[in-house]
Amino acid sequence: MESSAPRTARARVRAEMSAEIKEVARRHLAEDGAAGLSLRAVARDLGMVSSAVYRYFASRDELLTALIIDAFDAVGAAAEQAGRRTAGEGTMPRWLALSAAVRDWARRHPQEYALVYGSPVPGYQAPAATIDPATRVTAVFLALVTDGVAAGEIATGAAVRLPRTVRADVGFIRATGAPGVPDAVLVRALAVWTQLFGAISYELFGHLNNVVTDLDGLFAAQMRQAGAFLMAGAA
Amino acid sequence: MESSAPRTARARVRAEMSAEIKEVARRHLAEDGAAGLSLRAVARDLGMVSSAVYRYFASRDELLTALIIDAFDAVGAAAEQAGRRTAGEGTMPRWLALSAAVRDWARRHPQEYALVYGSPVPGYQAPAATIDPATRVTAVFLALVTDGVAAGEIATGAAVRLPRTVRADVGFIRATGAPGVPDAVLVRALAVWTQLFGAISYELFGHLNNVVTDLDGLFAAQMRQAGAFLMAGAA
DNA sequence: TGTACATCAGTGAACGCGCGTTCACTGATGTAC
DNA sequence: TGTACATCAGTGAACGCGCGTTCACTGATGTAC
Repeated sequence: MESSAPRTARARVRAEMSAEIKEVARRHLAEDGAAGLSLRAVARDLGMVSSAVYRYFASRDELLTALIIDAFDAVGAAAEQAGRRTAGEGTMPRWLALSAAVRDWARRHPQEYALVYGSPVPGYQAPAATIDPATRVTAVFLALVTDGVAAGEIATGAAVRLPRTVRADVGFIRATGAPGVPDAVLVRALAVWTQLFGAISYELFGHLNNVVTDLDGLFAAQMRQAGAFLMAGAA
Repeated sequence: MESSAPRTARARVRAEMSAEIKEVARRHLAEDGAAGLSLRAVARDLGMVSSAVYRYFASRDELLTALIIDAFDAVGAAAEQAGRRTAGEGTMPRWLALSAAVRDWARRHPQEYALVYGSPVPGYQAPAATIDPATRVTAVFLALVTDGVAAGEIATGAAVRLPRTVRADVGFIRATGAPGVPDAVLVRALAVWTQLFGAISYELFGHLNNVVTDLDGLFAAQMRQAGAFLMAGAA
């Protein structure tokens, strides 16, 4: 994070230009995907010469990184907003709001979703700076689960039999953002979470074409079911 | 599908050459991804001139299509083999074998998995010829569900409340490969199915790095849970 | 408030590269009689 | 079994293209005194 309020006029213009480059790059992403993202094409669209872009991003990969961070931040913000909107409510409405927010964002920005949750860009190594923004969405989910357990809304259910290694992994997740949530609930939570992204990817990447017509309805039904499963270990 | 046994020697050599091109292309895929797949690079690796490849594939996209079909066929074959191996058994062992087979294949061929279940290749429109091979995996799953219901192993559970449009979609799925399976079970089945691909993608695309260490153990636990949910509407 | 210097944004040309695809061709392999 | 012709695989050169990145430069904007 840089200081949010640029002092000088030059710095302000610079920030605006940076944003504009990313904006155009996002449009290109939407048409040609990450692998087809080209600094030259972006520069062309902005009416500048390609080398000028290097004043703002040191390389193509750095621009890509900026887009990835922005994408994670955007889903994260959407999730957090849904979280705030349903702050006082129960586990189910909170979960439905969160899952819908993630899906809506994904549908509105399919290539950005693909960028962060689809196949990795070949030859690109995500730097450490992308980790923090990536955890924002997950944090909203874990908070919801934690609250649900604390409020007694989420039933623990029968204890699950897990290998020691898996118990350790689950313990790590509990330690990072889900205090007091028992193993059984966390395993269900993980299932529900991967189901969410599985459902979105399945829909967005075209595997439901010619099979399902009411995508909204099916998604809603799936998420209601998933919420019930999360809460009670049953649907 | 072409005739499986090439008559003439020329046809045999041609088929071998075709296979060799795809083999090399698959290797390139594994390194550079679909967007980086280049006819020239493949030709170079085979010691031939780039234009010679056009004797076998009319364009880069046609080669990509062949790879996609092969990939779908490969997961399909792996799934069918798991299905045959567990043919007489119950729903749970069949499901565990199927899900493990799909995951194993995906881990052994990550770029091919990405090619068919990851982000779509920008600018590439999958032709109709890819649809049939794509349904093979799903067919194995639906057979398992159908058998489980017929054998009384899968409980229907409480009837679900679904919009008419979703009921129609579910009815279409039932008609194509799951005769006699009630709505409630089919909706659970869809959830379990998307969870499978969500879990594989999450793992393969790196979202569990630095979070989960025992990927095998977690996957197995998740799939046991998913199987129980499929069978009883609970875990 | 005015001047001298430093910083920075953007230019334009160039580097070396790889790509998909076409085309006229050579020579080997198959087919028909 | 042998010859004449058709088919086909692979060659090599060329087309036009776009890419990332570097570099010496011009001119405008900021900063220090």
